[in-house]
Amino acid sequence: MSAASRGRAIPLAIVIPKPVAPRSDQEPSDARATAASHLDRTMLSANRKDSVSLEPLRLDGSGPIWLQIRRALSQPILNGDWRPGTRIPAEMDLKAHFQTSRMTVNKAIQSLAAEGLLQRRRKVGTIVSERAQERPVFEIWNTADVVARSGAEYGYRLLECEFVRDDPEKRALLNVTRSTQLLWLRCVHLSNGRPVQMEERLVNVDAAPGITCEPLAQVAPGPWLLAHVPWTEAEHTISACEAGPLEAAALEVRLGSACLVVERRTWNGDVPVTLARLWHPGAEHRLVGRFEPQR
Amino acid sequence: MSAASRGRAIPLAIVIPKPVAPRSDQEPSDARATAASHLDRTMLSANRKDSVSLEPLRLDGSGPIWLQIRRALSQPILNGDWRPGTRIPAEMDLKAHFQTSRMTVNKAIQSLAAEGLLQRRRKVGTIVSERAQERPVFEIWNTADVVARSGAEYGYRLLECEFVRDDPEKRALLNVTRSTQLLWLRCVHLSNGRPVQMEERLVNVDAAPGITCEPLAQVAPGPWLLAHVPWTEAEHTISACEAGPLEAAALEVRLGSACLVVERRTWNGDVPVTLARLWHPGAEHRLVGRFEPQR
DNA sequence: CTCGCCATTTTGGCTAGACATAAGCGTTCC
DNA sequence: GGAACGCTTATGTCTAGCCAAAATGGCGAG
Repeated sequence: MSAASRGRAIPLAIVIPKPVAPRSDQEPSDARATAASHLDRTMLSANRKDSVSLEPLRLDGSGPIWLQIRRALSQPILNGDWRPGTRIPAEMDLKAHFQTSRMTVNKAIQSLAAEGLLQRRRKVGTIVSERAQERPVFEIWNTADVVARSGAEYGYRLLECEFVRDDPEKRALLNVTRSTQLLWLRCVHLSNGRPVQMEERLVNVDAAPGITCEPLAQVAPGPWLLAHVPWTEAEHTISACEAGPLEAAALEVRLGSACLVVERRTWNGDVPVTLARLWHPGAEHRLVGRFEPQR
Repeated sequence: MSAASRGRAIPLAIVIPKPVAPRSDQEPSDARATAASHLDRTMLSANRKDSVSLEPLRLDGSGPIWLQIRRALSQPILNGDWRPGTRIPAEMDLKAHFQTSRMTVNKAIQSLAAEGLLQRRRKVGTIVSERAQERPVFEIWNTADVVARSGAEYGYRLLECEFVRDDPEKRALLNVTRSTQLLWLRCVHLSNGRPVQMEERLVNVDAAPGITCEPLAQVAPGPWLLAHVPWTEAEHTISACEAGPLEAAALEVRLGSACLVVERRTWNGDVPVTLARLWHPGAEHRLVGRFEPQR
């Protein structure tokens, strides 16, 4: 994961319909189980013996110490080494391990807790929260990851890709005034072969030098951009639209059926980088977010 | 605003179509103006003389000092006394004013900055960010507020309201197993007389004692519940659905047209409080969120 | 007049403590 | 056996300072 791909808390996760073979040991049809806090609460006492070793935790030496600690802790959480319910080392242990002060460790942990990756309770400790992995806290929603997490096989197909220069309408969409070159493309993302997302995208070639249609035949534009282009700001807009002919064909849905459309604009400083319009078959796909009151 | 209505960062704001008479002095049709940072950046130097008085800032004596400071600061921001671009007092001034340490002030300001209400820059200071007011950071989205902020006149109409007891389907929706009494209702929210949201709601009467249909004829269920019932957890689900006969009639849209549906579940501890399904005319209404990478 | 440098201001980060609070857990005393 | 008590532990909050980094604004040299 590149540094540029880390983003601040988005308490919204896209949920994709269950794959053919769901994960085994799970209570079925308990609607309340979709909410985190109760499970976590019981887990706090149940699993408190699950501790982890401090050994592999290393600072990477770049940036403030508290952000380094934050990364060191978030890594095993996000890649699944620390299962939900796992108790992480106590502040005092981390302080000793990293040779820093407790306040610095505290800041790192608090920030992760604020984003919902961790849950803290006095005397008990800090545990990895349920669905910590489901939260795309650090990444800009990456469809491949979302599909993979749902247990399905990810697929990708580039439908159209071309450079455009003299298209005032598209330039206006990205709000680039000078006649900069733009890349325009359409692609679909598949889950077990079924289309789950159609992506229309406009890329400012000036901001993303080196982009061409060739690599995009293999790798989706999202990951490519994340790996090659830094960003400082993003904006998401969610709306409901009816599927036109193009969308209906790509998503294999009925013409005019309701679609959930996420529009994502990204900037690097003041220069627009890309505009992506992501179409999802309406009722099946949902965006879910959880939160608590500020005490 | 009751204490129970404060929620943690939801970087998503619902945007309602512009009212008939938009606010006066505003550049029209500048697409880039929909993104915050550029404007704020120029504003940082332009308006830095705009300082505010420390005088009215008071601690309310309840809870940790940093949360008291947080409230003291967020109040004038959210109610509009401090316009976007306003420079708030420096940490050292606040420290002196509140007779506390700089770290405590810092924690309060940092938490507000993390949620996007404030923007900080070294040497320059801390300013109220553009669209700080548009962000429903503290409140559960309250339609009346959203409409009012857009400059339109808010209206409300209760369509249906009744107590239900023996309806397994509705009980399953709220996931209440025992035969607790439920209140079921439908209502519409209007902006300048035009429907902007149809609300279907199920309330657990055990969790919201005293609720009846009478007050709800005047005051919308959202505000009523916020004022009378505490909550500890909420979940939002967003999807796109086609308008059925009921929705089409209430929203005055064509049958089958795409609607943006926000489903909100609320719990108080482990007991489900309410389930609201909020229908918006699809393409006009959007949910917008902005964020930055974690450095 | 312009350029570059430096002082000042404000936030960013960090430290090493302190006491408070919640909660688990064991002990003691009925 | 069970209730009450208190010890221990981990986090929550707070303090009073330190130096660093960024950016502004002014000053002085060319």
